Amino acid sequence: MTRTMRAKAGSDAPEPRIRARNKERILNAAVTLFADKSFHGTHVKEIALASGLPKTNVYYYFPTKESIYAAVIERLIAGWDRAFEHIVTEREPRDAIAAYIRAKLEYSRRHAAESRFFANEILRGAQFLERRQRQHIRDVTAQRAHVVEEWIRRGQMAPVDPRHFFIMLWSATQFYADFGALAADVLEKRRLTRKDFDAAAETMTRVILDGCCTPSRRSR
Amino acid sequence: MTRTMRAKAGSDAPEPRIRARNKERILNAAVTLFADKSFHGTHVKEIALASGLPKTNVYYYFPTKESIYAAVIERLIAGWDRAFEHIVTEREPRDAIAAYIRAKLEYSRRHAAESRFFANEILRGAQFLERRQRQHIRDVTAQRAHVVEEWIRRGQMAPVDPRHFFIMLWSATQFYADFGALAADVLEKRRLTRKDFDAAAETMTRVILDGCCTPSRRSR
DNA sequence: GTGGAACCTGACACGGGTGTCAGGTTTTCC
DNA sequence: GGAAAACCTGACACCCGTGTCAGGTTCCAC
Repeated sequence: MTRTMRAKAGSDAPEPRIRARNKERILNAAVTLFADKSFHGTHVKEIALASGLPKTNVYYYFPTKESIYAAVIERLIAGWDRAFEHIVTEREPRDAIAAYIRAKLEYSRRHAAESRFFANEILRGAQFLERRQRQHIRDVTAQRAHVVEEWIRRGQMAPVDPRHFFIMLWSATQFYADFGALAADVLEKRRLTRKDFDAAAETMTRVILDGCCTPSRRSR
Repeated sequence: MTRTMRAKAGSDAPEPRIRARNKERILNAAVTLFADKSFHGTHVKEIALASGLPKTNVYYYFPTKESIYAAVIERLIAGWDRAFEHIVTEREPRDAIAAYIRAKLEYSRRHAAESRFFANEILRGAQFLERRQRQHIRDVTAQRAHVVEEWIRRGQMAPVDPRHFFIMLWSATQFYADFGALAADVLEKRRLTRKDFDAAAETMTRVILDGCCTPSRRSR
């Protein structure tokens, strides 16, 4: 108990090295396992094995399996914001959105486990996401939605619902990491390569940008 | 053992009524539970409870929990084809794709549990999908990809990779059913209504169709 | 209405997963 | 270099989920 308080209260004192290193190891192992086999399909013994620590040692740092899961989520939420950095009024929508697509795809390619973990949590109805975490997601999205609205107001973009538009971007970019098994099947590949991700970016950019960023046309 | 053979061998004799009814109940209960809580998170006892049958009775029809899971998959795969029915060379791409989006969204709205179950299976790397089932998905997709290629050849559609294009359509339409929790959060709603699905269809159709179905433009 | 197949069920064996505990070892800081 | 805190660990208790079994009931065809 005392150690937990110490670690959490540490507004000035940094987290002890060993502690930080081991928690890091555990979390890294856990995110992959949870992504592959879900919460109930993953056993603490496996997490321990994958992080090179005895099971009891894992319990020294985390009181329950659930607390490991929660810690993984906490770490991921922090990354949510970064994806949106490109969406700013100063940029042209075409450039900004293209950059967003590339960045998002690249991120989910390189952090496939994290991506799948998160997707799975949402799929389950976001049961573990805390109220404040959901609020955070809402806030960040709303903020960027205003940017899109501004673009539309200025006539730089076709009038689409910004939230649905974001959802569309998110789903398309997530897909290749989350549903890699299916995507590979459909593309008749054994595994997805960097080239496949590039082709995906190309298709997406073409379809989405040419679809909503040419204000002069109103073909419907 | 004999009963299983009887039921499977029945090329002429139909499956006995009680058997058919009970298996149906079990499968219906199972798909929702598996979707909500994953394979390992779902207990046979719960499936039994949800289908109004004692647990032992469930085991009378299915030898293992895994066999229930496999049966659910088998039932779902059959539905894969139907979504693609709209994609035929005879139609104009614009109409066909719009119809596909509407049909797919409507289906995932009404069968959210099935949809989430399937998404989760893919997320896990499609570990339970049999070889022939994966082959089936590949075949059906390849067939419809040819339709798109034909449209492109005729100049009715912008030159995009048909498989990536399908993936984009699939991910966008799936999203609202699979990630309903997040979508509702982002849209600041408690639950997604029919109207939200309509708005989603509107946004998607607008972005995708105006993006790739106007052959005269080549703005890049 | 009777025999056999199909159907149903409570009780229970068994394995394995979570989390504990008591007692060790290492690190850290004076 | 010595004490206290942090760190580590094997053994084990306990629960609960899967799947079995033996014996009962209902259905159906003749």
